[in-house]
Amino acid sequence: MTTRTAPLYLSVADAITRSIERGDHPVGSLLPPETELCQRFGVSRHTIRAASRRLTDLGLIHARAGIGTIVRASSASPRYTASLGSLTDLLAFTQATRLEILSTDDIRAGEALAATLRCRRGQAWHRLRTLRYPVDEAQPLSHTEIHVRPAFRDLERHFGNGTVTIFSLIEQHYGEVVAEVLQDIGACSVSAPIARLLGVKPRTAGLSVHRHYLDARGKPLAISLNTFAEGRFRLETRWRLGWQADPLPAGSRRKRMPAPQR
Amino acid sequence: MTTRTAPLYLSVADAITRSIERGDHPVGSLLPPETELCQRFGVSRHTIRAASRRLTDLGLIHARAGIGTIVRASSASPRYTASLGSLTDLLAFTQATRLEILSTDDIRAGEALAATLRCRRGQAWHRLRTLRYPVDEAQPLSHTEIHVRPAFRDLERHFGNGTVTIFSLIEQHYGEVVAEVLQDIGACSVSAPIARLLGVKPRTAGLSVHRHYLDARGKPLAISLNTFAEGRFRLETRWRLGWQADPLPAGSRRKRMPAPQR
DNA sequence: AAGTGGTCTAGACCACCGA
DNA sequence: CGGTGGTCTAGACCACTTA
Repeated sequence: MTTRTAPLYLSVADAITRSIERGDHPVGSLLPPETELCQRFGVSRHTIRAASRRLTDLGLIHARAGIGTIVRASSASPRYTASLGSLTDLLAFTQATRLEILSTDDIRAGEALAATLRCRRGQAWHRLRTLRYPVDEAQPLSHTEIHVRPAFRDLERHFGNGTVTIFSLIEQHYGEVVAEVLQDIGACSVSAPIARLLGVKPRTAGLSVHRHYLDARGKPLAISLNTFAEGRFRLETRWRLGWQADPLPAGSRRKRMPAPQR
Repeated sequence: MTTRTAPLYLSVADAITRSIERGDHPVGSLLPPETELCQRFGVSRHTIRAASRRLTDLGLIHARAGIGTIVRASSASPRYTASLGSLTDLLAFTQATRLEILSTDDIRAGEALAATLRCRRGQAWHRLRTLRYPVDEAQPLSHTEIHVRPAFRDLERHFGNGTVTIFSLIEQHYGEVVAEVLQDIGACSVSAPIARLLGVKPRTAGLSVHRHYLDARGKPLAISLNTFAEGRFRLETRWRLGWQADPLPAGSRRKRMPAPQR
């Protein structure tokens, strides 16, 4: 246990945390100015700022120059988070794959498709029907129907025969960045036409994975509807306990992100 | 456009980042001591430490008192992370559910089960066969086979008739904390006995979700094997782009370079 | 014992915000 | 304008690791 005396700034952070939890500083209100906290705790401003940084990391407060320090939450609660090195990891392919385009067309979303894609009825999409194969295998891994913005229509010209993903092509050739991915997983029966393409019997069990690739404003860049045959694919996610803050909702100005420049 | 000059510590952080990316400091090697960096950049130690904190947040370095600052990665790459407020969110139940215990027994893992549970053959487990129902519905949501450590055998005594989860009972009554959850998803055909319990026809499509609940040392507390009938369940995950560091694996000591470069 | 990062003080100037 | 948090300096002591 805590035999060692904790650093001063942690004690201060703890005291402020308890003060917030007790309700002394309701959510939305301002914490006392740092100079006042210095006097109250009898420590230097540096120590107060170290404590403040900790509370910021915990998601309890949000300091803003010229305004003050706003209380964001009344208690620090543990969170489980999962992390991916890249979007390719989301696909969870243990080996390299290649994408084969079966056909492309321009469509407008009918009622059913609009519900699946979560868009308006009549929304225009450029659709690519594809099969994904493990490299060096004749048996496809999945049937994937990709819907992209009409503006990305000439995307397929950039498909090599290599191991590519849609989102990487969009990021490379259109300067868009995938800021968010919404993934939706369910079970499905593989329909007859898709079963034929996948080389399985109709009505066998399949994994249905929908992925919405969104830009920074939350607008969809591409939406893929994947169907995996039973046994050819498992999706693994590792959730770790931590105390990282919930990200601020988009639109609220965050600290300057100094241009990841790459 | 950037008329504004960036803060000093960010410039320093950028310079060190480029230096690492250039290969001046290979992964595993030590960065120069902070005092030396002060001289090199002509700034105070506080500024160096602010830069160092940024690189730590980006996952590039790992500073350890008495040792030095170890380079963890050669480039800051964006990461996609998903976050949960609680483990219950992992279950993604939009409504409250109740758990019905069908039977319990003590078993030892055979070959097949050991592979599924990722444990040794012959490993002892206490098994609970259960059905999960949405509150106020007669149709079960899923068939769930829960394997817990034999030490948790009298767990079922604590089951109320309420809306409980296994891990919350373990956390409450045995003082263990779920530090990590490994979730594995695939498609499956629903076997005849389970189909009967779920009220669907045998061999229809189902969603197979395995969850390993691990303690802080990575030892399994409980492992649940869930089978959801088609259409009764979808699992949604939202991944956001960020620059947070990959968490260090639990208990890992960073290895030293044979020839530490300095 | 020497050197590392971790903590802390006292003081200063700045950009930003609201009145 | 006055007050806020953001940044920066110069100096100090500590706990820790390695030898």
